[in-house]
Amino acid sequence: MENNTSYLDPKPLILNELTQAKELLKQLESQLGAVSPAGNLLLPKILSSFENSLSMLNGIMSSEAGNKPQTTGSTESTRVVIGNSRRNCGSDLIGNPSKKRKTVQRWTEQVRVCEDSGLEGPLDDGYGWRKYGQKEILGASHPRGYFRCTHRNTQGCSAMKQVQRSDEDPSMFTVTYRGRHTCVQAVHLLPGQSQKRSDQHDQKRMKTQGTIINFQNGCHDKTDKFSASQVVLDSSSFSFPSASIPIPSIEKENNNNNNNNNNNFSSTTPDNHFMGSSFSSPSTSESNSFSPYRVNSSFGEGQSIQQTSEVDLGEFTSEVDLSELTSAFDPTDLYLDFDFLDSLSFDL
DNA sequence: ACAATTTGACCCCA
DNA sequence: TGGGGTCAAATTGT
Repeated sequence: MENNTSYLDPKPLILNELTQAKELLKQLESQLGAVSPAGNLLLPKILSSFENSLSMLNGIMSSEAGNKPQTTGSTESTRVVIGNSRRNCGSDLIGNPSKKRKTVQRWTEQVRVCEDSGLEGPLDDGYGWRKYGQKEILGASHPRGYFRCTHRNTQGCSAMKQVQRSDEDPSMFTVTYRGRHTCVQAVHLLPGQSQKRSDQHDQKRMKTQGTIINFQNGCHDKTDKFSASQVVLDSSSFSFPSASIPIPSIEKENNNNNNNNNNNFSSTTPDNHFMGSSFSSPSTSESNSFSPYRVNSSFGEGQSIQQTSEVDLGEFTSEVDLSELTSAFDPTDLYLDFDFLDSLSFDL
């Protein structure tokens, strides 16, 4: 928190630049969009990305002004980060009869899903998840779902995730990942490779409109986080079942960095999962009040993802705007996005 | 029949 | 002590 604004705060400048870029895009849209189908398709997405990034930046700035913790400008995200503040001092839960919580890497994503798009849940991360619990959370109008890797028993994979629908924006889901995948399915996920894990996956495809990733640093001290570098990405694609958005490529890159306590994240920082070029939803499904887990077919408009992760001291947040989705997508978009991300990384 | 989900109870910890 | 996380039996789905 305090480590990001010790000198000149670049946020106002960033805000200004984003606003300017947004306006220019609007102009471009009006001129190019009229004659180019591609323009009609891409420009709204790009615009949406700018809007999202502006919104996030505003949220960050306002929250800083208010001296309250926040991660992405979303009201939901403030709860997200709570994460490892509590306990996590115990032994490994996996393989240990003790019910003490384990100290695991943890990061959160916020996923926006357009209700009328037919989607019921956040992005699929290509992993198989099995729901093991659901609980009403105090102060939240929607229950939180608890998932663990399908291969927990067979391969001892300790990856878990929690999914909760946002109170204020029902189309937004907060997904918190805990632990990394050690199962074969994770190993087989190649960088940038679309996860064709299952037949169901093929039907769960979507096109993202834009991606905004917020790389934030944090300290164990809850009051000492949110120095961050924010990256704005262009589009990427998803297909998802349950809420999870790992990025296989990143995951592999960081597999050997379990104890990575870097405070400055790059695009490859989030240790374990992070957005892949596409997501497919596994078997998880949510019941009644909150049905984010079972996702079918393609995405509709207005989907976005915000991600916040904590890796020991670090915290990572990103947002992916999935609005204006169309039936097809080009996986290469994602790579462009991340290259873009690398080049745009800056501290907030 | 097997796998996945639901859901109430239990446990841990701030 | 109570909220959050997990367990596990019952239920539901394939």
